[in-house]
Amino acid sequence: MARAAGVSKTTVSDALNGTGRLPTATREHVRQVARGLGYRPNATARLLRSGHTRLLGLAAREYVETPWVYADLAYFAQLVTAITRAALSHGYGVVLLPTSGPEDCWLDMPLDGVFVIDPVEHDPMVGDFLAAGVPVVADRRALDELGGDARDGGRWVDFDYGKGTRQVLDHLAAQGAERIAVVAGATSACFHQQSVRAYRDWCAEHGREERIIGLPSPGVQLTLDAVRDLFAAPVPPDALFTLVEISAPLLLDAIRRLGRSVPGDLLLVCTTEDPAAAYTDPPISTLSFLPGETAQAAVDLLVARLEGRPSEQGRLLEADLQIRASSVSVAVPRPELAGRHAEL
Amino acid sequence: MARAAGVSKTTVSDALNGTGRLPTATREHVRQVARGLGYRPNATARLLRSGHTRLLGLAAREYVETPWVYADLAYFAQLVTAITRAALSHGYGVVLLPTSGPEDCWLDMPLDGVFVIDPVEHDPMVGDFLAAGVPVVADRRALDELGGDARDGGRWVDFDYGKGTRQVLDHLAAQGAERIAVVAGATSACFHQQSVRAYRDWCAEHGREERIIGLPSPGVQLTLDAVRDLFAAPVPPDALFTLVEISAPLLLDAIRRLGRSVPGDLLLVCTTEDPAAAYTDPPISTLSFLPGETAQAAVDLLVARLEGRPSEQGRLLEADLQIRASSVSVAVPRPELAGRHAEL
DNA sequence: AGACGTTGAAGGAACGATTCTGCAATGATT
DNA sequence: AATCATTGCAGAATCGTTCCTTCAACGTCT
Repeated sequence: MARAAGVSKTTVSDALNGTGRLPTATREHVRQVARGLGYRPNATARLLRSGHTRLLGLAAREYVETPWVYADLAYFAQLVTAITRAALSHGYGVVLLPTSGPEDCWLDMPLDGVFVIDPVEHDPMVGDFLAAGVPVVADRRALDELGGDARDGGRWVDFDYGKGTRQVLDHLAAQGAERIAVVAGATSACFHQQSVRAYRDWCAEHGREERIIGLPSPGVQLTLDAVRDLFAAPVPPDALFTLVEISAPLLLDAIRRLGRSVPGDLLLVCTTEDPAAAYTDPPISTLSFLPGETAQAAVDLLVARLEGRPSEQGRLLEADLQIRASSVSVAVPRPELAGRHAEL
Repeated sequence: MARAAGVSKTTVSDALNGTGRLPTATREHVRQVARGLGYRPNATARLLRSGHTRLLGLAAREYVETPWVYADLAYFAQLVTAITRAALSHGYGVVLLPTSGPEDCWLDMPLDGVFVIDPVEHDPMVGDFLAAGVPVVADRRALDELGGDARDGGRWVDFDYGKGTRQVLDHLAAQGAERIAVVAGATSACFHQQSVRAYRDWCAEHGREERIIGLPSPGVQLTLDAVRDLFAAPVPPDALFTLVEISAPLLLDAIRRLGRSVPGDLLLVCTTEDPAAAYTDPPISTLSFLPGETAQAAVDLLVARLEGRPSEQGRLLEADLQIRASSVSVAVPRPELAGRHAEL
């Protein structure tokens, strides 16, 4: 390239990057030749020189053994999308990371920083990256588990999961529910652990019986089976709160097939990011963990850290409970809610 | 690091990589020191040296103006997941690429190869990468649009979309449908264009009236509106084939609310990857474009190209039509189909 | 004892850019 | 006319590896 333009590589670099003291004529000439040759400076070489890659890793850890399950879960899919979008807007690319594989294999990727979504307990990935000096955004627990030694690079984004759960339970209780059942995930993710604990505590406080089913992995059949089991009890629940993602319209339909009407016989709240929940009849109340806002916070925190700008150590977000007709007791009808979308 | 172990950098490199002629003692000593220091060879530097990055780009182009919509569409989410998984199993990482932004910005990423999913017409991305010598997997049309000049790096994975559509239409006709309506996407993606063309041709061949609604963008409300419009006709359709993703259970419910029973009044086939479709009552017939197989083929082709192994230029796949009760005429009952899953 | 193969490890040249330093040529100033 | 700042560009160092070459030390064989 330098030879082709009859100049030194210094001049080529200066011309293309707008640096140095070059007369416009030379600059243009070099650019012309570069265009003609289809020349592009080698990306890897400039990375080495510049010291950073503008690449951010992303790993969803919840079901570590199954590599990359996130597709089945609208929450993960939306989170990945939102993180990608936010990162790109800051000029960073996103690399999808392996969650298993040869020890430390993730450290061989040229990353400036990493997002670890739903880390497992004592997640080695978080520690590895931090030890290697790569800034990480994870949840607060994952950072706290580490010694204070190399935590400087850690930032966290968290929800008060317990609060979200209590909010739902209080709402259902206010609507007259007495036997609130829960379908939860049975993994070490903060979300599941805190939610289940909150449910247990709430039941204890309110003198309610626990009705809980823990699913070790997601899946339509498993979830539907769990729901059926719940209704097989001698005295079935009068409210259901799902903490695992499932197609909300399908769940509604399945409940009907079990002979219960919603919200007449059963109040229903689903944790889901599926927009379809708002369009059923009755529309389904949802608890959302706002993947968009989570992503924005995570990216802001990580990018600020990378670019040396000051920022908080972490951000605590609030889950969003959308109350719709499915969890509003027919004894206390609220027409303005019950009707929304239900006519299609 | 070399100083810390009291050896030269050559020895460090050899010890850590298992190359060179080193006695086990030295090798172990160096490794020990490296472990102690938490030393890891710089990823970027080895990339530069080795000449490849083991990083593959991935861009979903269908709705180019909206960056990274794929989350809403189960197909894209599953495809991205499957590609990531397959790539990782070959030792490649996946980078999510921007679809818009400063011209050529994607060329500044250190990629060995690229997947372009649903390229738009005359997609500049495909041409840019190929011109830069970066192998690409896209669909066949995107490659054919380019001159034969720099197409060596191009590989394709395609479906015979027309065939899938005809298969569905033939099936519906065989079940007695006479007025088959279609909800399709209105973009330049091969999938939509070929499917719509096939529908038109089929209607012409069979002397049927076209009933088609084209949606320029995805979205629950838009899709439901389209369905309602279809039924507002004086003589409503007796079969519906959706080519855009929508929550299948929700659609089924919405149709019922419009006063039609499935499959009694209306036969229904949905193009979707949502597993929930199999669990409704009646279970919904689906046309799947097999994201798992597509991903496997794409990754195989690209990796073979990158590693200099011989391979075909492309792979043609077949869509998978799962016939379930929703599209089986009640006049010709097939109990073994109608019952599947329907009891939950 | 000298020639020779083997082993162990160091030295240095890539990889392909960026960037610091330096040196002619030019023009302005005294 | 001599001095000096400025301009325009080339040379070389650098980033942190890998890999090719070299070379000393050592033991073995003739």
